[in-house]
Amino acid sequence: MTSANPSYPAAGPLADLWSGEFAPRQPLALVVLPQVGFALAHHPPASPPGAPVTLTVPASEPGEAAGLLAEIERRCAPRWVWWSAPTTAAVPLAARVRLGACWDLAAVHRLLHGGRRDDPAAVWAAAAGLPAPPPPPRSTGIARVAQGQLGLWEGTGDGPATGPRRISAGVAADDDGGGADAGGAFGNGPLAADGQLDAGWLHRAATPGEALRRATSLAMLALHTQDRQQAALGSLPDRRARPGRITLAVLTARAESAAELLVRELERDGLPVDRAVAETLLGEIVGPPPHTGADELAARRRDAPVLAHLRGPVDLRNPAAVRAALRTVGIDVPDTRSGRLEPLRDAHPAVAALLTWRRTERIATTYGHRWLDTHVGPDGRLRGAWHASDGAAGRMTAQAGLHNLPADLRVAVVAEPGRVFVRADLGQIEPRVLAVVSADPALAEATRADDMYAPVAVQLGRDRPQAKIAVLAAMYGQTTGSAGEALRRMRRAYPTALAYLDDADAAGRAGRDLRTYGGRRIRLAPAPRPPRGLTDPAPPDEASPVAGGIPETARGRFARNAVIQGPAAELFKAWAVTVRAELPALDGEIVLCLHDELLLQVPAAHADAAADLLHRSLAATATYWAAGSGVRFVVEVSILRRWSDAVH
DNA sequence: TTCCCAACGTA
DNA sequence: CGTACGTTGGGAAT
Repeated sequence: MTSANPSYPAAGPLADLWSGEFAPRQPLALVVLPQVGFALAHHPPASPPGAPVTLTVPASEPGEAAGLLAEIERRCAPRWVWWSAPTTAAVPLAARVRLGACWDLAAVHRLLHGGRRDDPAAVWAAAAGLPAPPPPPRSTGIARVAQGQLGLWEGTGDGPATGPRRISAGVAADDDGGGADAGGAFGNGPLAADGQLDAGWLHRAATPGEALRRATSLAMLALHTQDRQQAALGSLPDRRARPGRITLAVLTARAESAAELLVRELERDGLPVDRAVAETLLGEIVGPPPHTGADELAARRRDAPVLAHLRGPVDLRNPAAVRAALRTVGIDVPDTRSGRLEPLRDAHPAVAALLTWRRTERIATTYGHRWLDTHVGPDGRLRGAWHASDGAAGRMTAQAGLHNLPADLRVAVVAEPGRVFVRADLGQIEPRVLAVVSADPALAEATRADDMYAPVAVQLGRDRPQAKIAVLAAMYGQTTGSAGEALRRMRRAYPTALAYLDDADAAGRAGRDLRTYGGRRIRLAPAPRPPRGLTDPAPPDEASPVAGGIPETARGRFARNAVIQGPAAELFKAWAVTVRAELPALDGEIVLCLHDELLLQVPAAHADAAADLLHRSLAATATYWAAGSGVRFVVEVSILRRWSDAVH
């Protein structure tokens, strides 16, 4: 706790907050102005509708702000509502203050509406039923953050950064008074005449005090936006719905919001890597780290064994040149991929030499000494940027090689002294997810087995490998006809599951948008062009990833995959954030998320408790996520000193 | 400088 | 069987 003033909570503005009115997990909107303070808005159950209560809390030191937020977290346990985690949660994250439950308006907006854009103006417009506003101008660095996001205020107190600017019909009043508008009682300060959110309004405040007052308007607007998002999610179809049961889409929104916090923690804390082990390993594979230009040239001598088998100088890094060179020695291939060349390994010594060279070169260029220096900090943590929901299906993504680290390098991922890894891997998550989302009773029955391909094989009258291929062919759309008969039997044995997949396929071909089981919108229709501002050079490409020249069959496979991969990602994240919530009690942390695998680091003494937590969390998550489906999920948990000890 | 491709790593 | 994503070097387009 870094709060400088222990007497503060007893009096002052926050005293109202813990006077007994605040129910746990009640929404509490937060807008943070670093170096200034923060603004809060909440809606006491007793107060009349549309009359939120706001507070401003001055705190010039980030540590003081973080301490106060920690105190609110401890005493009120709210559901924090913010426009976006990267900006708003930066202060508590830097102070290692853990906030539990949140509602990330940007993340929920992407869930509800798809697409990539999630700046406050776009989020508000969608929640208010307004047309999408013109995209913020493209810029870079700090300017980009300040333009697109609320919660950063960089004013110095000696005047507005840009002069006060009237927008539209001059309704961007600086006070909180004003007439009715699309939003209701929160005042029209940040809203223009057309109801759109003016994202620059906060930053144009003349003084820190004025900025803090404006922040309360944005906190009220956040609260209102949350309300609308929750209503929209609550009205989505939910097969599990029962009176009094929260709909899955709302639960997904909560999990996706928490996942945004989780990835900020992953970025902050990184993955433990033993640098000495990594350097030794790299030395064996690619040689010593290059310190000089001469060393770089020496590295190119790795080419020699391959070139010895070919005529003349060949640029091995240029696939076209490699293909041409191979043709001169009698190897004629349409491309030079390893899968293509592997069968020809013995046809000419150049092929084997090339394949060996490729493997080494991959390590040297992508995961070599430079990668180590760039991404592993002095504290032995590998750090990269994360997205909590990315791409078509809303999977987590990570940079710096965190998601595509070659298996050979995993020996260098070593738990720190006194601590161990606890690794958990969801088994056969995709076919199990298919059983849930399609509500196929026969497939659900198969999930009762630890290895569900075994009962499927019995059902199909085929062996296990054939059964597995049939399931995968159904889920992802086969193009080569090797699974024909097995697939026909699959269709007869599991008609409900196959119909679900066929529907998705048809939607993909027709360009109809889909929703995942958890409510995420998958854009398949060509996006309408956003209104173009007069000065905007070109709007960023917001077209759906599968629009345009991609053939129908590919769009069908894409959609087929998205309705499985998407819900699998939603289940995974719901599980992960449940684990996260309980880990502080064990002094543990999540250090890696890998689509169906969680890697924890915990004190050795708590390893068994962490393993138990992973099992219990999955059971708890599946209970609501797969309610009524009869589908069983399985997780394999192991306790390890190094990641490579994992059984695969 | 920006964008696309080929190739290959992970799930 | 297929899908997803990140990273690299090379080359073409700008």
